[in-house]
This record gives sequence, structure tokens and C-alpha cells, in this order.
Amino acid sequence: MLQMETNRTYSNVIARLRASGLRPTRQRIALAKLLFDDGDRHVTAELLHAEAKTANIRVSLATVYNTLHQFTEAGLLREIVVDSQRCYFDTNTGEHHHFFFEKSNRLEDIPADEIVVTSLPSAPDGTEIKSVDVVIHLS
Amino acid sequence: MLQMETNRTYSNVIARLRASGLRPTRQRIALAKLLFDDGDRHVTAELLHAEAKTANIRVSLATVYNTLHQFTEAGLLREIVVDSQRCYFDTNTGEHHHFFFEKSNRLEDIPADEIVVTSLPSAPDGTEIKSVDVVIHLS
DNA sequence: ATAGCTGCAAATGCTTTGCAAGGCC
DNA sequence: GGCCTTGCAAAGCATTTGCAGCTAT
Repeated sequence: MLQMETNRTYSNVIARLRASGLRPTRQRIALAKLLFDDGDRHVTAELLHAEAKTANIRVSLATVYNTLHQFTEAGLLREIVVDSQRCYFDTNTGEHHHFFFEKSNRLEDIPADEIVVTSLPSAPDGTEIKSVDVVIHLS
Repeated sequence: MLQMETNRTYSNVIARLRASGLRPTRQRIALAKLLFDDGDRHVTAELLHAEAKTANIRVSLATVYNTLHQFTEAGLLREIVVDSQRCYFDTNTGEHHHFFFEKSNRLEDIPADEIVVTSLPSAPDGTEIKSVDVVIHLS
């Protein structure tokens, strides 16, 4: 059962990578599994690298960075900016917002329907709204 | 007239520094004038340092960083996080939100009344909402 | 075979820090 | 004078890059 689940997501992962034009290499597959097998997650490069090491996947930190950015460009991840010292990547690419726990440097999703932003200003002149990010800082 | 204005803000600046428990040193006074004399501004350390140089104020980059943080702690500035590579400081400490122009790495204020956030989720367990930051990314 | 990946280590860029010299009260 | 501030240069960190070797197709 667990094995079946693993195989299913393994194939999914490869399919997703191919669909994004990314070669399904050993490292990308392993990182994608860590990222996407467990529901919505928020990771930093450092954290994901540590997880890979724990899972006996040998991958360099540079490759983790490269992979996270490639996944983000491919639309598999979303980058969240809450802290000027660290990059966070969110496996939930849908519309939603975030709690940021300043004490623990941790992010948590807020479902889109729990925050309603009414009366948005329109985008200035020749610009276009790319995203509306709401971060609730908690102390 | 312009001179009077300058003197007035000069005194204001010294008073504000004293009120915040900061010694009004030459560098702090000069930086405070650059920051607070021209209405609401968004600066990075690098930018402020360049402005100081242009204005013939000799101040080291390290001092600019230290000063920006001291001002922030004193409540004279607010730190805005929009880019994981750079710290932005906003002279407008009141409630409001931001446009971020990704092409030019520039911030612009959105008055508080132009964005209405209804139905905020409540803060989890033992936490407290410190701030609700809305950033509209423009491309 | 070959174009694309990966690993390592070095480089980069922003920010902080240590310490001696200088300036405000 | 005493203590806080400053400047400089060096250190610190997260992230990126260059390049030789490896791998998926």
C-alpha cells in the first residue's frame, strides 16, 4: 500500500517534470518527491538540503538552489518573500496567503477564502498586477 | 524662506532624535534630513549612502546600515520586505500598503483606504498579529 | 553522441561586526 | 572625561556561478 503510493507519486513526479520541460534526473525526482508527496509545504533551500541528506539523497546545496528556481520558473513552486535573509518556496501555487511566525521563522498557509481583499487599487500606467500577497506577521 | 524651512526641519530632526534616545550626531542628523525632509520615501541602505555622498555628507555604509536599524527600532522608520535580496525602509510608519515594481525594484505607497481587507483570520493559539502587510507585485 | 545536469569550490552581494579613533554631553 | 558613535576593513551568510565530469535520451 505504502509502496503503491510511492510508485504512483514517483510516476507523477516524472510526468510533472517532463511536462515542465525538465529532465527527470535523480536529484530532481528526489527533491520533487520530498516537496510534493506530503501536501503543502514551505521550505528553504537549506531545509530541503538537510531533508535530502537525512533521506540519504546526495545532492549539493547548489543543485538544491538551482532546482528550486527551475521548479519555480516551471510553475511547480511559488516563491514567498517574508524575510529579507531567506527565500521560502511554497508547494501550494494556488491563490492563498500566509501567516509568518517571527519567533520560529515559520510560514503557514491561510486559505484564500479566509482573507477577502476588497477594493484593490488599479495598477499604475503601463503595469500589470502579477500577484497580491498578504502576509500576517505574528509575534 | 527655504532657509527657514531648512532650519525648522533641522531642529525637528534633532528633537526627534533626542525624543528617541538617539544622540544627534552629524551623521544621524544628515541622514534623518535626507529621509524625512521630502515626504514619504522608500530607501535601501545603498541608495541612502549614495545620496549622502552626492550631498557631500561623508558617512560609511556601515553607519548607514546601523542608523537605518536604529531609526527602525525607534519607530521612525518601518522595514518593508518585498525582495529577499534587499532591505527597504519606509519613512511612512502609518498603516498602508505597497506596490512593488519588479522591473525597477521600486516601492510605492498605497494609502490604507485603497485596500480593504475584510474577514481576517484570527491569530493562532498563543500568537498576536503584529502587522498585516499587503504587497501588490507589478510586472 | 550530445545536450543538459550536477558537484564542488570559488565568487558575489548584502549586511554585520570588531576595534581603534573621534565626537557629543 | 566618559561613553556613545563612527569608520574601516574584515567577517558572515545566503545565494550564484564557472567549469570539469557525469547522465538521460
